[in-house]
Amino acid sequence: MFAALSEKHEHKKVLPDLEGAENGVVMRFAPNPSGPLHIGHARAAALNDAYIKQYGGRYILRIEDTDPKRVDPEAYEMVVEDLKWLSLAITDTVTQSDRLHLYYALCTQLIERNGAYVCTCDNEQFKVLKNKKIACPCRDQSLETNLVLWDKMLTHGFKEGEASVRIKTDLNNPDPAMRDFPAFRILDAPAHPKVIAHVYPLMNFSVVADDHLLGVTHVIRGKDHIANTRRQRYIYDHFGWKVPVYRHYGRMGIEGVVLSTSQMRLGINDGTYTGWDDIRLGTLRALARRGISPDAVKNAMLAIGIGDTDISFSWDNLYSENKKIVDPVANRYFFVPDPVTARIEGAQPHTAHAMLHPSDASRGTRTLEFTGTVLIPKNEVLPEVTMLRLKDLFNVKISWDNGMPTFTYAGDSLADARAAKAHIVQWLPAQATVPCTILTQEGEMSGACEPAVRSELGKVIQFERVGFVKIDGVGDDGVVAYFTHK
RNA sequence: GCUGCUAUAGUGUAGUCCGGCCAAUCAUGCGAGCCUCUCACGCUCGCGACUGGGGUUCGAAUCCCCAUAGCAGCACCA
Repeated sequence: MFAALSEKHEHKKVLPDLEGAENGVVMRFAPNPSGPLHIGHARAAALNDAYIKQYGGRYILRIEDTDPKRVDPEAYEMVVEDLKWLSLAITDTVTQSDRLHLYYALCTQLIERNGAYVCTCDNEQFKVLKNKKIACPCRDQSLETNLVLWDKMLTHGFKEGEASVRIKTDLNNPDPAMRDFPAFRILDAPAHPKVIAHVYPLMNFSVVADDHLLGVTHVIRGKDHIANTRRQRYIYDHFGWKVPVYRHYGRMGIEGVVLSTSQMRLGINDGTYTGWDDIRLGTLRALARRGISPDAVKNAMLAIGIGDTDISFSWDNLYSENKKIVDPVANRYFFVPDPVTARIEGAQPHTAHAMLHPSDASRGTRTLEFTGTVLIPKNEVLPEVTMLRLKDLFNVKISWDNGMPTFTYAGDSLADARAAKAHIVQWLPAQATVPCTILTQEGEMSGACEPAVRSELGKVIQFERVGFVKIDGVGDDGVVAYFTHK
């Protein structure tokens, strides 16, 4: 029965074919190590992953840490952890700061091929010339001069801002962004956490160098890189290298969570957020903490696909994917929000057996001992309510006197409760409860839950009539849970 | 401003290349009902879209033009 059900869930999302991928692909995911990965990264990571699984090949994780200003030493580890959580088919990992010597050597070659020059112009001055489509004086230097200056750059003969390497492009290109863009620059500070360096490549150079060196065949990235792709083509042409196949997907707007690394870091430092996995953040670790499964994230991203249109990310769709994964496995428990104590008159002690999962009897039941007094949700005890069904136990009649309710045993018959249209509510024996707080993105919900919930630490369970929740902490003072979704 | 990309229901997506089989797919969401000792899951039914205007054509979501809107880039960031 379960097999039949889950088959219906196999909406195998078919991504469009990649041109020239028949014999396998080499693709890469190339994050900047400035913080942990967030949902935005997950799209590129999942798309690449899906194509590699479809065509076979290698999946390279390339850490792009060529800007020491934007490197968080802790991020190297976090990125790897996050990708591991997503369980991607990564086959190789390279770090660009380990490869500076390769870029330097290629730069020398590029100068020798007359594809680049060392520019010692003032930056502002260059910009003025560039906008007027005029070559700067450095552009026509001899090969020898360029090589001498390049060597001077590498041997600390220049300070930050005094020299850079520029790629020769077409100064008449109508797009000013294409004209003689920089490939290397000098940075005196800050120091790079992984390597001692003075000359750093800009991404357009290091990306081309690595894509070529690593044999990357297909590149899937956001459309914010379209201009870079055009720039990078100049470098491929200078070297005579084969250009990979590119796909650029549209921008994905994500509402409801904080995504900017700098903003997150600020908030963590000033105590606004508890850490990188604070559930108000859009990091993968925050999603994990909330009980979102990595497969749900991947499925949601594949469903979005690689369209060029700008889209807005839908939490509903993610939650729906997650529910498909979580609903069959999550055990059910009672959580009583904002509980009131009710003494039930005229009831004998009862033992209730409630199923751990409604469609899987083999998991067994939880046992709740009724001895006279229960906790029930306050919002179910309203003046117009005269009968409630305590789920898996019995019916209770409520009589009101001066606004004070009295609860009386009203039989075991479920049919009676149905006939009376009584709400079937979750409840707890007053003598066996654990305080429980559910943290949601909006705030917290406090109440009590079954003691057995303690054994579900780290798991996603469903609190009946409340929603799915991940048990985050279990201590003497109770249970802390994170709200996943309805 | 310059350069370029895009435009299908609330959201995502299929169809657009090679015009007819599209009174437009699937999912999600929402509504109603069934099932059910959860307001979950499952099932049934329903709601809801081709940005606008011209043109080409026997015929246009699909091709062309214009308009509008959104986005990206124009960094010694990635």
